[in-house]
Amino acid sequence: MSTPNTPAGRRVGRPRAQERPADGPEPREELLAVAAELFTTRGYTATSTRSIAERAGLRQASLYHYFDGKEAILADLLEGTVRPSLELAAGLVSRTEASPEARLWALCHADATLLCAGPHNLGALYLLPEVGTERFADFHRLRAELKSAYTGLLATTEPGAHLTPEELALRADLLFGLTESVILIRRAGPGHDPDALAGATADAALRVAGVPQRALARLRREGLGLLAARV
Amino acid sequence: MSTPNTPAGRRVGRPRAQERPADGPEPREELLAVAAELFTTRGYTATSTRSIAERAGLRQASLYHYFDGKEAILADLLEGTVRPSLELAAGLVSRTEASPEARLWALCHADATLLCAGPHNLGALYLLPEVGTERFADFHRLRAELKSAYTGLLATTEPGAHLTPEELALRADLLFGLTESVILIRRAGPGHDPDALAGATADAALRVAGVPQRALARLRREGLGLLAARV
DNA sequence: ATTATCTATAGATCTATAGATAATGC
DNA sequence: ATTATCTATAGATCTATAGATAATGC
Repeated sequence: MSTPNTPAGRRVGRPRAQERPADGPEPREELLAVAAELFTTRGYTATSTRSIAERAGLRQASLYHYFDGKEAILADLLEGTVRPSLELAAGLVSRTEASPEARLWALCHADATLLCAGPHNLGALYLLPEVGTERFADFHRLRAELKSAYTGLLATTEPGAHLTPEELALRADLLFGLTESVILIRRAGPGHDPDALAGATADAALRVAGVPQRALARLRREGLGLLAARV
Repeated sequence: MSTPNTPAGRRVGRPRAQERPADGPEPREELLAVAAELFTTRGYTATSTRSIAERAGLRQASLYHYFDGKEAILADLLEGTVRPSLELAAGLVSRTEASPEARLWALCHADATLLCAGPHNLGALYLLPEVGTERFADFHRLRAELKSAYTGLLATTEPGAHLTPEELALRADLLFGLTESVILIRRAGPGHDPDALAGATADAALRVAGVPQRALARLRREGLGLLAARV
């Protein structure tokens, strides 16, 4: 119970060349935050390990203590743009008291919010050619799972039930693409209210899914309820 | 009328270090094609002027005879992803014999086709941070004009006429985003039939615009007619 | 004379590793 | 002993410019 004699910031290891306030974030988190900013504002390849490290208060070589290199940082950031939505999707599967349409609305809304509300437009990194590499297999697996969740929900909606498997797959691609298009909208012009944009995107997703206009207001309310009730 | 003594490939200027078949494309076009491939498959910053030049059969320094540098090449490629759609949009304005809905369908279809049918996914370059620069003002102006065309058509559709200006702007962003999301779909998995994807995208756009399901088949036919009748 | 190309190069990077060092922990 | 950091560096780039050169055109 005694307050230890050790001040909060006292740390093992050689001190930094440039001391920093000891109450800051963990170095690993700070490196990720800095990289997120630089990757999205200057570009991935244009960002050097040196610039990341030094903005986080470390020397270039010290970055390798936390990450295998730039690609490992990118992989980490990418996974963060998918994992929360995937967890939500897993939770929604069992919420059978709600209609599939409302659950789809909720998933689109949460996914769009994740993509358009963070401090940086990390979704823009999806398009990097590097991301095609085997190195990012984990990210691709997560993203494929998320798309499955979209497909699964869509298949159980009333309009989705009448589609052939090919139509269903194409329609799911469109839904998923529409949701992710907040990335493009955000890049083209910032200053959208994230909540309004996410709501409009989720509405649009149901329209694309084939839900008739007259059902939208009710489904939106139901969907918002699902999100509010989330742990 | 006499066939000149000069063979087709005989050109002014110092010969290349590595001779090439004389019947190939113009060097400028070849540089653009090579850059398109490298930018989309390896990344913009990761592509050096040397790699572009040498794949086009030139030495690195000779590229500067045709372009001011890498950015000038990028600007050229980007404008090519917008200009044809913009020209189509200009033509559609006067086609008042067709409904605004059908014209919107045609515009979305053509735009999606441009983005998903070329040999490289050039739309992916929209997200490069460099593109935010003043250097690309022309591209942004063209793109803004294209978005105006979407907004203008949407405003004159039956459902669009009932929207407030804010709703209209947001809906247009979604339509534009949905169309461009073929970029994301294409990156996530190639192998979509461009025509099927463009058709599904244009259908989805009308759904997002608020067109009721029962009108879609007719509008699609009308829209296809507009595209077929194009000069 | 004009043109399209070339060679050469200055100056500025960048990544990943080897190995040293200066703290705390026990 | 363990840890987090540091310094130093090899080897490999990359861009833009200066200035030469080898064709054709007149």
